[in-house]
Amino acid sequence: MKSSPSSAADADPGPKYSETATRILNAAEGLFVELGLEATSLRLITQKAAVNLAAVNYHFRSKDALFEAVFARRFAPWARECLRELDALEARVAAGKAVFDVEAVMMCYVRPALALSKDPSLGGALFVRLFSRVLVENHRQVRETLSRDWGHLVARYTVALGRALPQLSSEEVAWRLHLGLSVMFHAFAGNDILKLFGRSAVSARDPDLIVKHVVPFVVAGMSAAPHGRHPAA
Amino acid sequence: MKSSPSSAADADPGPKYSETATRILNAAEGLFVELGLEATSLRLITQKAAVNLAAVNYHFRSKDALFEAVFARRFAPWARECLRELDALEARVAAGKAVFDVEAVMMCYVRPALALSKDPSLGGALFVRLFSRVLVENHRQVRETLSRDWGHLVARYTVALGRALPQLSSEEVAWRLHLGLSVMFHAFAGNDILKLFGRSAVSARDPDLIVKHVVPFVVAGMSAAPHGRHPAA
DNA sequence: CCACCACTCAAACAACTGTTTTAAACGTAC
DNA sequence: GTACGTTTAAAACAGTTGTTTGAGTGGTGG
Repeated sequence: MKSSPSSAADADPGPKYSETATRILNAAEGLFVELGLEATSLRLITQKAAVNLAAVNYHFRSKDALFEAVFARRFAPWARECLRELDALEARVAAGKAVFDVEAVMMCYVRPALALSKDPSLGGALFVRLFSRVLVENHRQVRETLSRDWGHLVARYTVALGRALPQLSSEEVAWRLHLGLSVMFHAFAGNDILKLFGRSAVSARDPDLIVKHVVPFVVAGMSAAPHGRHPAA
Repeated sequence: MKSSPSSAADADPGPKYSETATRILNAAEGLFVELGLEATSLRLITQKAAVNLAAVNYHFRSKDALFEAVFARRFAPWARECLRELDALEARVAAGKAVFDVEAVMMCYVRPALALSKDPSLGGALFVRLFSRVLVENHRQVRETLSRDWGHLVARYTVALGRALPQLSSEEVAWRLHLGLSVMFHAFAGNDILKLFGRSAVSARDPDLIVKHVVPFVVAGMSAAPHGRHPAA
């Protein structure tokens, strides 16, 4: 386990940040999530972090680079965790101790996301919402930076899901993964299409509750029969 | 049909806008979707609309009010369409010509969304993406303005879905609706969690293709057995 | 003591923001 | 023609934005 060569579990611990740089990152993280990239000024960040304005341009080059650093700090370890889960599942299957079913594959995504949401430092929960924002307002910088890592992750999930759903075409598998990941992502991010406007009975903030409701939904959706059951009206 | 009193199909055609006001609305719509609210300056809007800068503050009071107008112009007729679909389904059920199944209820949402996506003026497709943005970056103004109408819509869908899924508790129905609407919304908006970073086989821009893949997924997810099939590992 | 280092500080920079103002053009009714 | 309300034009408003500057801090090794 320790010496698996091509695994990503043991790689680069990421850059270490100084005391004030970390304070900037933490403050910026919360504000970026709350207000968005454009709406958060450097002065707001430095004020919340209790550091000097010029510090952000000293430690990070620019505001955009700061945003990238905020994102990368959380994304890298999370992606590693996802890959570790997939490796573990493959190992269990190879050992005959498990099979590739949809729920097993999806739990390789849910568990890291759940861990993020329960991160006691709250940084993880903020990151999920930040990622969700990045998804709809697509900043070129982040997209370029992370296309590699995220593309790799998606490829791994695709083959795993394809093995769990051998009756589906690869195009259909890609669609199912797309839909499933999207609903889980926004669920964990707390983007309540119901709650945002007008109140609803659903209080989607307890991570365990999210999992309990979202996993059956996603597993059933992914396992649905291929389209075209009846010609429709 | 024409004289149904409490239906929303026949209500308020909305404000009429002058020539230049319409040009401003159209230009702003595209830019708000592309860049977001904060990142779009009035000068960019007026330049794209080929009108004077002061025109936007003359026709609309402020930038925020403009945004609200942009949103409301598309939202109101779309919400009316959704209510009309629900009314029509209820009427067919009452006449014994149809039953409340999950697919029928969801099609009451899909058809208006599909119509938006196929709007030849492209404004509809832009609105779906705009709504998706509003959902994650939540602007208080829009939230306050639309909480009434959207809340009403959600309530209608909830009771309809509840009739289609009588075996589920009302809390579970709310969750299923939340998840289903969310995945459909982001699918129509083209928020490709797969495609955004790194390319994917899925080209999620053809509205009919979206429906073909997303409806079976959502119907299956909503119809899933209540959670707790097996104690899990 | 000095030089060097990573770092912080307050101040200033030019550019851009939403909004307002003032002046001019427009078509229409008297 | 002249007066009118409506719409547009360009300029100016005060405030904020990201970024840079240059002096100054405290600590470490020679």
